[in-house]
Amino acid sequence: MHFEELIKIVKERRDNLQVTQEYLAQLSGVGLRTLKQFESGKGNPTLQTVQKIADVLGLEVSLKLKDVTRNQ
Amino acid sequence: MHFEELIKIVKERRDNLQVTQEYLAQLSGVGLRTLKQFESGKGNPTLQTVQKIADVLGLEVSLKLKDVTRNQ
DNA sequence: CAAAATAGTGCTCTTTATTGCTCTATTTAT
DNA sequence: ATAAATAGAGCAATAAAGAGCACTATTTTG
Repeated sequence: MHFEELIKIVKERRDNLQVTQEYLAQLSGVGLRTLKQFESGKGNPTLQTVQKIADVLGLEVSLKLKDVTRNQ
Repeated sequence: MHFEELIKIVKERRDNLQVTQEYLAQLSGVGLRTLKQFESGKGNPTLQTVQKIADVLGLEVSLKLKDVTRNQ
């Protein structure tokens, strides 16, 4: 999963939940500036930052063996 | 997936592949110090760092909806 | 057990992420 | 079309990550 995909998932999830960046920042404890940077693809957030955001959105960061079969 | 789990997965995968920290550092382009810190649970790596390491190990970072049913 | 290899840590410097503030751009609602 | 709300960006300070080096601790191997 590339960076852009991760961003897309966060943005989509946030939109679905109808939460603004501002409110998500508050809820997650991540600075608004940091969140803005992340969502606009400018950042290289730390794992902690990503996890804080993910937590609030009901998302989960995971690390798994890449599927080599490549379909499904 | 908590931080410790992510670390465990990296270490286990590296062990399985019989790659040393030193070699993984070289292959991934991540500094040896950084890798050591990460694996020993001392660090808070950036997403980029995690992805570099994951790539070499054939692992994938992903972000998905948390499963609320909680069992499998 | 001794030697060799691998992993972890203190010190330290450089780079960059995080953050707030302010302003601009874009999107949404009336 | 305007106003209001939301998102993106420049500037700047602070904190923390990335990194190398040298040393210690632990693990593995003969």
